[in-house]
Amino acid sequence: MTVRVRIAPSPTGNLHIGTARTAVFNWLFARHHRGQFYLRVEDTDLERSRPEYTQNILDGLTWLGLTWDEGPFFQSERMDLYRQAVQRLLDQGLAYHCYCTPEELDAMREAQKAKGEAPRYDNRHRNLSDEQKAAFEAEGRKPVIRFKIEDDRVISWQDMVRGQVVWHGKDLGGDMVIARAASSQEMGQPLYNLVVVVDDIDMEMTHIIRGEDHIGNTPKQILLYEALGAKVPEFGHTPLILNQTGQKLSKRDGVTSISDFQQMGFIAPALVNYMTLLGWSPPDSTQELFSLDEAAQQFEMQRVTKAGAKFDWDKLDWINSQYLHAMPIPELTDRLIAVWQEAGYDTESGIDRPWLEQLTTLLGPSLTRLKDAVDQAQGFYTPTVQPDEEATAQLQQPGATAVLEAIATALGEATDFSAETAKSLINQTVKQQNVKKGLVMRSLRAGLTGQVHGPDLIESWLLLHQRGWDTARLQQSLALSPPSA
RNA sequence: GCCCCCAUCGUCUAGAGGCCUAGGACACCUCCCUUUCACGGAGGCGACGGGGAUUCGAAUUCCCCUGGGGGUACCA
Repeated sequence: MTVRVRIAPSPTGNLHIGTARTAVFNWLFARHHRGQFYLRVEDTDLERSRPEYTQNILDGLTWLGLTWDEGPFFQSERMDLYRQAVQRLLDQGLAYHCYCTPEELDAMREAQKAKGEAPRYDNRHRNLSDEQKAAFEAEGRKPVIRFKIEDDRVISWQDMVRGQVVWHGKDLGGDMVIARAASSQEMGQPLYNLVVVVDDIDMEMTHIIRGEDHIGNTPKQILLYEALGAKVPEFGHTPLILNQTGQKLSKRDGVTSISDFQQMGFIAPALVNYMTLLGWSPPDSTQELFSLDEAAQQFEMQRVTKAGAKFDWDKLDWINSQYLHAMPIPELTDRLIAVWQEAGYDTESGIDRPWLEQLTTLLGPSLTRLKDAVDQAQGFYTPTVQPDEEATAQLQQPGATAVLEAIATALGEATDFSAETAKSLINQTVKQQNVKKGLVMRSLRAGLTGQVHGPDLIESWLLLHQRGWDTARLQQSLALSPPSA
C-alpha cells in the first residue's frame, strides 16, 4: 500500500514554524516510504482565512524545499463533499439538529464549572420530538448539527510516537458540532473535525502526522471514520515546539513565521535541518548536519521524541553558520550580492566579479546569518572612513601618525600593489620608524577601516586599494590624528 | 476544574536491564592558531525530578508523588 500523508495548514496566518516542522516530518516520512505528500489548505473558516496567507504558506514550503506531490487542495472548494457526508450522518441517525443558543451553552458550562465538573454539552437535544423542533423553529432558532458521541465508548489507537492512547467518550465534551448553525433546510458550514476526516478519507491518507495539540481531536475523528464506514489511518502526534518559558510557541513569541526567518538571513537547508533536529535525531546521533534527502533516507517515526522542544536561537545560528561557511564562494557571492543590493549598496559601479568574490571569501567565515554581511561589508562600499572610538584612540597612540604618514608616502611611490607589496610596505615602515609591528598593524587598520577589529588586514587593504580608496582614507585619518612630533 | 500527554547537562538530544565512570551538539570557560575580530583546532564545566517496587543488576520496567505542557468552541 502506498503511504500517503499530508500537511494541512490553515491560512489564518503566515507559515508558522510549528506547521513547517510538521510538514518536514510528513515530507520525510513520505520520502522515506516512497509515498505521496499532499498539501491541503484548510480554509473553511471564511472569517479568518486570507489569500495572502495561503500564498505565504505555499511560498514558504517551496522555499524550504518541502515540495508536495498533490495539491494544493482547498477545502473551500469542496463544501459539497462535506455536506453530503453530514447528510449521510443525519440520514443514518448518527447526527441531529441541536437548537441550543450560544447563551444557553455558556450558561450550562458555567454551571458545570461551578460544580467542579468538566464543561460539556449534555446532549439535551438529541431526541427532540417534531413538536419541540417546530417550536424552536417558530422561535426563529437556527440549529447546528451534532454528531452523537456515546459516553461509554472507549476509543484507543496505537500512536506512532506515543504508543497506545486511550480516551473515554464521556471526556469528549458531549455530542460534537459538525456543522454551523443555519436554517434546517440549508445546512450550515461544516466544521473542522468533520471536514478533515472527509478529506483524509477521500484522499486516502494512510498516516496522519500532526502536532500533539491535536491529540484530543483524534478520538473524535476516529469515531467519524467509523461512522462514515472508512478505515482508520495510523496516527502520530509529534511534540510541540516550545518558547523560552516552555509553552507552545505562538505568534506572540515574536519571530515564528518562516518568511521572517528567511528575511533575517537564515537559509532554507539550515532552517530545515534545525527543525528536523527539534524532535528527531538520526540513528547516528552525532551527525547533526544533514540535508533533507539524507534525513529522508533514515527517517523513522520511532525516533521522534515525545517531549516538547524549546526553540534555541543559538543552535539555529550555529547550524546556519555551518552552512554558510561550507557554501561555495560563487554561490555565497550571489547570495551576498542580493543582500548588499537590498541594503542599498552599489555592487556594480567600479566593481567586478573577482572583487566581489574576494570580499565574500574575506567575510564568509565570520557570517552567521546572510544579513551579517550588511554591517561587515559596509566599509567596503563606502569611500571614506569614520574612525570609531577605539580606532580614534589607536590613532592617538604615540607614533601612529608617523606610521601612517610613512605608509601613505610609500604607497604613493609604489608602482604596483599586491599582498607582497602590502607586507613589504608594513615591514619597511617597522624598520624605518623603528617601532613595533603591532603598532603599525593596529594603526594601519584603524586608519584604513576606522575600526580596530575586522577581517584580515592585508586582504582588506587589497580590496580597498582596488577601489582606489586606501590613499584617501589614510589622508583622512591623518587629518584627524595629532601631528607627528 | 476535568481529560490527555510528557519528564537525561542551562538548551537540543543519545540511551530500548549489564557496553553508562551516562555519549554527542549548542551555549559558557581555558588554551592553541592569529600581532585584531571571527573561523578553525584541543581541552574543561555540566544531567538521569523525588519515593517505592521488580531484578543478581535500572537512566532504561511497574506504581505513587512532584513538576511541566496540551486540550477542553457554532477556530483550525
